[in-house]
Amino acid sequence: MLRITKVTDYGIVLLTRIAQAGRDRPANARDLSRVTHLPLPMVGKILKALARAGLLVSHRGAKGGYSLARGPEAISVAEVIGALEGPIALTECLGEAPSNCSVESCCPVKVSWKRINGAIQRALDSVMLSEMLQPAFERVAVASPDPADPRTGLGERPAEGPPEREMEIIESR
Amino acid sequence: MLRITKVTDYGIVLLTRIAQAGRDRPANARDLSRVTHLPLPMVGKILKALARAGLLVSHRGAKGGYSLARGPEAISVAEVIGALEGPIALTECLGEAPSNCSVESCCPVKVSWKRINGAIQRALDSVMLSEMLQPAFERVAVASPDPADPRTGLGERPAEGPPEREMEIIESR
DNA sequence: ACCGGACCGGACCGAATTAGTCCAATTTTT
DNA sequence: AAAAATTGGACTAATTCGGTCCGGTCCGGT
Repeated sequence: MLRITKVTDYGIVLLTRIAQAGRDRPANARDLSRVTHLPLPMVGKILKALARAGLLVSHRGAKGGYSLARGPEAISVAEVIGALEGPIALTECLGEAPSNCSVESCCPVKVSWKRINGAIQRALDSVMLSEMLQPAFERVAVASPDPADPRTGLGERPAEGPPEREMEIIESR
Repeated sequence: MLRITKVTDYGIVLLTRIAQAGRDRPANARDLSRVTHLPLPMVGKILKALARAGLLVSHRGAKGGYSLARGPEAISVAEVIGALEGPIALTECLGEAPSNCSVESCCPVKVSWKRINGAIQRALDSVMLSEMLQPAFERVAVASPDPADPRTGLGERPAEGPPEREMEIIESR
């Protein structure tokens, strides 16, 4: 398991569609529902949540719709998850709620979870929406900036766009 | 959100306790329940599952109990998660079940999720139970590079310290 | 000024998952 | 033989998830 909710999954799909549509043309819920084959009420619900979280801006009235609040390279997957299902917290005691874990006071593993959680948070934070658009070529996995590391994929990437950031899971020190 | 289940959380705690007890002395469910303050039936259920998955070996009868099937440095957090809540699959379509996602055939983001999922999998795979025991440890996790994953060589991160093949996810403070 | 398209903010419900419990059977030690 | 301990499965309650619906508000076009 360890899965994200369907709402979040749908949310990413919707955001990629909106990004493809372009910044100037807001996309409305009905069209998005048609193109993604997702039920309209669901689409509306998700878009509302994303707008409330500040990832989308809404344009009301006729010819209205939603458009990205920022460029797709400035929206991380972690933000989307955070907007649609709350902050990333692998265990209950890592959340912000009071956490009534009976073991917490003497819990031997909380600190470890905290670090793992931070690592995943950073990983998800470094994957941008723009990287979800072009499925074939983005490098998502992690690697250290080792110059001796043989790189294999340079040739297959489309020439457009600046080289994106690697998904860095961590920082070393 | 993005959380693991409580069962998994408890499972890790129990495993660390068993590991601390040592290999030769099996720990029984009652004692574990007492020391962890977790309800006994829950403890039994979790230990059963872990034994079925091959992470624990059970010794029946009086003076019985459970002990680790392998050393704590050979059991990864990912394995525990896999044993208690199934394989790590961020989205439904990444699991092994048939996945009735209506969008799958034309889903633009599945391949991206797949890579993110792989990265998290590797990260969790590299955190060993032995590392959960001690509050301070040097390296918490690394994600090894995926050879099938195309990447560019431009890590924009200022690589201080000796560049390693593996990336350090976290480290001790 | 009106009307229709589109978003807004909820409440709401059924279904699936999760959390937790219990009991009878089996096995091993004493 | 008896006691101690695990095994396996069924079972229930609570929470969350997925999905829907409605009245209201705002905006653009006629």
